[in-house]
Amino acid sequence: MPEAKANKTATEAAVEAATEAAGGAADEAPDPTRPRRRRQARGEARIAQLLRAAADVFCTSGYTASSTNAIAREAGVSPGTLYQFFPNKEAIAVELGDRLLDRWRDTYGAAFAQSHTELPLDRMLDAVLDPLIAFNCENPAFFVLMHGSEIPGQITEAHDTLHATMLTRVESVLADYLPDMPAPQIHRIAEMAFMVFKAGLDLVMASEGEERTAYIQELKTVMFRYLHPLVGDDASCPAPTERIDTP
Amino acid sequence: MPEAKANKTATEAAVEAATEAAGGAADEAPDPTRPRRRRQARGEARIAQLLRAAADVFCTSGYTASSTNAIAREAGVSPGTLYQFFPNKEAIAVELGDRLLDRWRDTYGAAFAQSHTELPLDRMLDAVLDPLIAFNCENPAFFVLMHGSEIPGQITEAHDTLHATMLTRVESVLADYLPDMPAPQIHRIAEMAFMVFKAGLDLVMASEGEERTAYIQELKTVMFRYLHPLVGDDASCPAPTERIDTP
DNA sequence: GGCAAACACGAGTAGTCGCTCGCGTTTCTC
DNA sequence: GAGAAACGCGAGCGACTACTCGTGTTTGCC
Repeated sequence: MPEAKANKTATEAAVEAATEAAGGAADEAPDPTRPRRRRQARGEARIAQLLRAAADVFCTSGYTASSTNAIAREAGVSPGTLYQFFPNKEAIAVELGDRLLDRWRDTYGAAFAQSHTELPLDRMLDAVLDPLIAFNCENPAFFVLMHGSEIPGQITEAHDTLHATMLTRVESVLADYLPDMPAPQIHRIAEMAFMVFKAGLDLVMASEGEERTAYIQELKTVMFRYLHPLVGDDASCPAPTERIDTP
Repeated sequence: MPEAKANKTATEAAVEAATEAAGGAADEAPDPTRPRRRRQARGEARIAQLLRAAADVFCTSGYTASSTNAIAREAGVSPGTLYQFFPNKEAIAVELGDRLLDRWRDTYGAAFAQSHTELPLDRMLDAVLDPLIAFNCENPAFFVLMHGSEIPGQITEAHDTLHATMLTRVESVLADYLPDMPAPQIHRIAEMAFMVFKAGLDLVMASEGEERTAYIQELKTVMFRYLHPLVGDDASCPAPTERIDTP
């Protein structure tokens, strides 16, 4: 027990059970003293079902306002069944967050990998932003869990780590373009670009169809105009005026 | 009773009591059948005290996670005393929101009034944004109540109205500059500028001292670069490159 | 087939929250 | 000074929450 948390009885059990629920890589170091049986396929299906239900409920009500009973009801099972697979409410959010986070890391990893090749800024924004926007539109629960202010500590931690990782990535790209700029200012620019993206994403996710497309374009325009003066006046980058009129 | 809400018993009483708590303009149409006595100075002081406490607690915990008992404790009174002045928890947030909203309207009214004179864009941004930023820094509860996702219906309503009003204002300014641009696109630009401001404000409010100053500058830079291509290439507006290096 | 463990249920438990109520104190009005 | 109303208290109520437990069913393994 690395940390000494006094009174929370659930937390310890939560971690191992949630890890087990993940079912993935950490498979088994089968303790011979207790040769436990394997989770059945039915159980995995229930977990997926509960996680889908939780994503729905979290999206419509937020984390704190979502009751475990409501999640169970949405999944069509009893509260007892829910607690067969998750030790507590937080573990549900953590497991859901972890799974989404894994897929998110793949998404943005691929997006940023492309940007290494020296594309003009507008093409680079397309290459980077489009997959990230698509992911968030397909997984609205990700946005809720990552940017909600009412989220349990464990997810907040994971989000902070992720945020720092992505920020570092953006900072190093910026530092490539701007070797003379002091680090704190690069940090601020990266942070601001990030916040602007999130703000625009909010607008994108709140709209649909053609309007959504228009907001995506508008978000790219903001990012383009913000970053264009920073990445130099290469001929590879069109002048900002090209983006003024009808997109 | 203009609306017919069926089962919420508290709502009706809430409105009149909260209005009375406001104590302000709607003073009295003294029903002769029930010549009620006036609120004492002590009571007004308690209300202010409770509202200050509520602002504190809402800021640190958010609305839903703040218990009325916690607010009463923070104010140093008993729960019963709290309910002497507010019919329910929502009414506390509504009253607090209303008072902040009044002051906010003054603030942004004054800010936008100045902008009517045709300043260069960077000066106009200073004139408009500085007071708005200052207000939010001095009243963090305003940000929490207006942009929180877990807020009761009555405040959300008020916020939506405010949002629409400010948006219209921004749209009309933009329409002055861009008479040829279709209305839906002007709407999107205004909405995006608004969201960018909110995002930057988040960053500003999370920092302090010199860092805050730097983020304020960075926020203005984003807004400037976003809007500059839109307001024409007047000599009154400096080229965007002027803002690249050390601010 | 039989046994043990995973799965499933849902009424029930402890705790918290918004809010009330009875009663005592202070202040205003006459 | 007397009556009324505003003010103040805090134990406690009902509703709701996260979570449990005893019991019964399904499944995998020998």
